[in-house]
Amino acid sequence: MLKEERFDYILKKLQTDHKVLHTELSNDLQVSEDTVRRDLEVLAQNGLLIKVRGGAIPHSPNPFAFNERILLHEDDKRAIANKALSFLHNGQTIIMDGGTSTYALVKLFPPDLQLTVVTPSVPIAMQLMEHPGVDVILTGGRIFKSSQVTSGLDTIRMLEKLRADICFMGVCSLHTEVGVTGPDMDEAAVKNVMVQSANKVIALVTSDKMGTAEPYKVCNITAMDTIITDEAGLALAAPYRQLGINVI
Amino acid sequence: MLKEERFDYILKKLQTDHKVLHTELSNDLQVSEDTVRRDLEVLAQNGLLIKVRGGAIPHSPNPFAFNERILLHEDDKRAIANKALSFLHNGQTIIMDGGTSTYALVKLFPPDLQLTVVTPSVPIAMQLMEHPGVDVILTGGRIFKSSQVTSGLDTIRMLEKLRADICFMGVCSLHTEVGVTGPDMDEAAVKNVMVQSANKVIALVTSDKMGTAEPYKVCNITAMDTIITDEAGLALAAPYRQLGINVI
DNA sequence: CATAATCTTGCAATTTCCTGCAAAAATATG
DNA sequence: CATATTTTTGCAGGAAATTGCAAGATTATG
Repeated sequence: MLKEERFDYILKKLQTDHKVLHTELSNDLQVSEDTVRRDLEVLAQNGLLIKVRGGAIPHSPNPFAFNERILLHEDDKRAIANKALSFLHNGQTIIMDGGTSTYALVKLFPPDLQLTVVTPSVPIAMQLMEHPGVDVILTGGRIFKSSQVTSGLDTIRMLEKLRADICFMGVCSLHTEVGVTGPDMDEAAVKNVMVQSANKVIALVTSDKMGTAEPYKVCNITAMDTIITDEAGLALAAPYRQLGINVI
Repeated sequence: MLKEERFDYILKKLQTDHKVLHTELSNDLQVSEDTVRRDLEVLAQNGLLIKVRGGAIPHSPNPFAFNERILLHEDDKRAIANKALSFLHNGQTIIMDGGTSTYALVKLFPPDLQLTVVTPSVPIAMQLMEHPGVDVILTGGRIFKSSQVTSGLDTIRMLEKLRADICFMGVCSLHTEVGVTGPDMDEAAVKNVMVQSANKVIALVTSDKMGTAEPYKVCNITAMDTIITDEAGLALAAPYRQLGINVI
């Protein structure tokens, strides 16, 4: 039995049953549960399913869908968001980029905070509508379903007119030489305008994104004033500090 | 039974019953009440429901009116939405105004429908993001928390550039002489532009709104091509028909 | 205020997960 | 063809998560 045959079987079963269990698969495929576990690991890394305790469930096309929001292990992100909170003060105007890290941040906004938040992210806008002290401005444009942000010329034009105190950027990839990069051209263009429209840019980034790069460039790494990450003590942070960037 | 399956079950039950009880869930899912309690705890932390003594209730995205209004006249709105569906065809560009009637309509979109929908409403955009065949364009601007729509100059400018096949308007008040009116100046201005940017205007309106008026004028009643209501047979509809408006 | 229901907390039993390791299989190399 | 290298697989243990239970605190209700 080839590994690929097992993959095939697992994905088919997932489609029909809407779940798979280690125990069942181990029995069906006549391999140990450890092998099943490793198979699911691979499939999960390729975004074909979601690992959960005891087995796996299908990957929903919507990253903010009910099931999945629960599964994003948000510990790191909550830690990052907590550090970011100290930068917020009443009366500021904030650009809040899309992404799960920034989403975690707005969820932690204290109830008495008074801000104006400009964002292209629909879930962030939705979340902040509940907050009595926050004025929400949504940038217009076509919605990217995968990341749930607006994008395009209209988005860019609204951001260009703006002068914000801080931009919180949910960065995709950081690299000391390549700079800030993302997987989509339009989104990268939008992020670029965000950086230019804010007095201070703070990147929220989990440590696994540091030192990586993607096809489309957002800006140079020196455009970042502060990088907030979960592993600021690592050697990983040193090169950024040498460039004069505050890494927390 | 995976934990995630329980989550799924709880959220589904919550959607249909508008409440869940520890005792019921414990029985349905064949786990102890403590486990149910812990499940509800997790779901509550992710903002998917509100824990209350004895069980949980759905999470209302904001303390203001929108989500409470969804439940108001639910049946009437679904009836109206069903009539509206017949106007939709693949390939059209639709302006979808905010409001609970239009929200009910997009919830009924058949899965194979192919449309471009332009809307100022955040909940409608959120809903349509899950629809594979619909391109969603969100108009930018400041968010009105009470009605969850964007408003202001940016919204108007994006709508002005547009030419849509149909505008579905969630009208606040209709009156044969005063015309279409609303309670807010900015929103009225936005609605006015919507009317001008569409070839055909269809008003979705519960019968209790007909013959009433509010402070700010949107447009003349003759700008409506069709009015869809729950009580089209009433004498209420006659004066509109005399003006050449199709009342269904 | 008394009673019953519900909630919180701590704990122990069970299951599942992760890590390192070694044997077996497959592949590459001389 | 023989040998070296890599990949895959199963196993053992300790770590971590899940679950149900019990005791005491809290809240609703007549």
